[in-house]
Amino acid sequence: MRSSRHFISTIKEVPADAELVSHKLMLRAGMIRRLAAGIYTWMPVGLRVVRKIEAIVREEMNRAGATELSMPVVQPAELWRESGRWDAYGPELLRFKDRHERDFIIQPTSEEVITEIARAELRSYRKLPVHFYQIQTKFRDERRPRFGVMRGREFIMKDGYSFHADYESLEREYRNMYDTYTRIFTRLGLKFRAVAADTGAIGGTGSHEFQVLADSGEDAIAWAPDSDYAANLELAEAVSPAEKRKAPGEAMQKIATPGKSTCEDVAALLQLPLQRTIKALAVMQDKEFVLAFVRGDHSLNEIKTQKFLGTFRFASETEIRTALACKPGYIGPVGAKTRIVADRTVAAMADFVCGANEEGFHLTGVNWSRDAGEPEVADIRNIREGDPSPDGKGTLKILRGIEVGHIFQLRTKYSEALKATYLDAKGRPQPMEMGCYGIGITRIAAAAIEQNHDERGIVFPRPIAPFEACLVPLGMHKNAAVREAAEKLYAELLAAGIDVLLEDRDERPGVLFADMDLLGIPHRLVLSERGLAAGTIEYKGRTQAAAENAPLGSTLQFLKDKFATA
RNA sequence: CGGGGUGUAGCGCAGCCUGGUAGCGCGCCUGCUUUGGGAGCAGGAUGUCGGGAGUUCAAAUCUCUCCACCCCGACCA
Repeated sequence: MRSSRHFISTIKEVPADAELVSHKLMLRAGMIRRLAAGIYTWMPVGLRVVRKIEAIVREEMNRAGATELSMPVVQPAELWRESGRWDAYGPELLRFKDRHERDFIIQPTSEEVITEIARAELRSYRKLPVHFYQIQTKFRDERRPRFGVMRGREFIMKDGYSFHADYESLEREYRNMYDTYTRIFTRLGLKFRAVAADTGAIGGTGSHEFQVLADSGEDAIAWAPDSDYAANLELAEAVSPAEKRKAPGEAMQKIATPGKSTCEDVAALLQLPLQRTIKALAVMQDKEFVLAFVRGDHSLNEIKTQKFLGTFRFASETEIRTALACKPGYIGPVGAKTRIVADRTVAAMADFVCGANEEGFHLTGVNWSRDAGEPEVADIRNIREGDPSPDGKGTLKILRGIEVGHIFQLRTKYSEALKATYLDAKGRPQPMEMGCYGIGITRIAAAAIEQNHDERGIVFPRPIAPFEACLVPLGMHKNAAVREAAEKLYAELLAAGIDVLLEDRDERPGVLFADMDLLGIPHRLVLSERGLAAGTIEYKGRTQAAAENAPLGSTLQFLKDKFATA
């Protein structure tokens, strides 16, 4: 490809609303242009990246035995009513009517359609298992699209669905996909972790997320360097402290703490470590007021709390005053005639500090049982770096990640709702076991940049770079010898199957270098009059500090050797 | 949806408080020079000041309203 023909459109300044580095760089590199909130045009350079990601995903999915098909983006409402998701999905589901006033949706995923296919086509156990997948445009009307294509409303996803006669078969395919995803993200050249995940709204029994590691990632991952434990923070278990609760050692005392409504303030005032305080979270579960406690330096995990309590919301100030006759900031378990839930760590504490349920006062030397009864105990806090690993091997570290893949064991949720049954060997109808497997294609492009960039621009891994190499001839529009040598080498590289960009724009060298760096092209060759005279060509890897010279005659082999190491 | 903010040239912004000839940088066009890290000089083009209504002799500026977008909060690839 010649840059003069490929529409390279880089810019120095970016719209002020771009937050993430990847968003800024994608705009600057001319990969994407925004059309509306969360909706982007993929410009030629960006589309090349997307296509390369798709190709790798497709190749590995096919290798793993899955079959590609393509389902409609526009789907009739009836199917969605049948599965219950017409009502359950909420405003994220984009709905509209056709000219006959019939309801339609734009697919956010395709469980309904694929299950429709399955129930029509997979009538016998002899046809199972099957794994269908597609690479398709999705639309989710996000409450808040942001970060460019990282969290767009329209995006491209690989979604796969597998159908099985029994659970053993589903488990086998699930492991197959776990391995396939691992291969895909390895081939894409990304640093990632597979982590145990919550099954969330989609339901089912087993689930793993594939997270691309990046400091700006929205998800937190707990992982144990000493073992293979890795889980999304929302799921990671905070184990009970090794030490049992000590016997009370202090008498309970009421201390005036005017104006000190946070654990930090109270600990500072009393000159006690924050770990001696406990923090009260007032929540409403249905109509019931519940007090939840975590240690002063810990934070509440809402997912775990929801699993224990059921759906809840934080109580309003009015509700807190009604239940405890006290303003928030001074509430505690002592004397509270409400349901009380303590985190495992809190339950093992003795002689702690908490609110006195009286404005301007806290209590010290408080002990469960003696002063405040025995609380219900549950794991309701977020783990922190340094906490023991749930598998007992070493301690946990926290990493940040971007979710780019997710695999689920759906079991029979959709097959039962949509009556997708097959006939077993005895001729009896059975619901199919299902798995589903997603990869965010366009999000990978953003995540790769988020993980790999420097002050000059993008640093693409070679498998997904818009071009794997570029050839920059200096002064080719003035110097016939340089031009001829460049054209000859360009043709040679193309013939050898190298995806090379010939930088043939009539621009100053500085402009060309800056653009090639910004676009993140991993390998750069520079052909100049000087080098031509000496019989050399200059090479520089994108992350290399200084350039090096190579003999002009063996450029192809030299480049191939560089590919082999990067 | 709730809370905060912004809409002025293709992009980034100033001007608005205190009403009176619409500006700066980048980019774009022309010419000359320059040519190994986003060039220099000279000249040039480009605006329904987000839309509508109102106040006023006069509105980018004040008021109302609608729209769009962005940022902070309750789970997604």
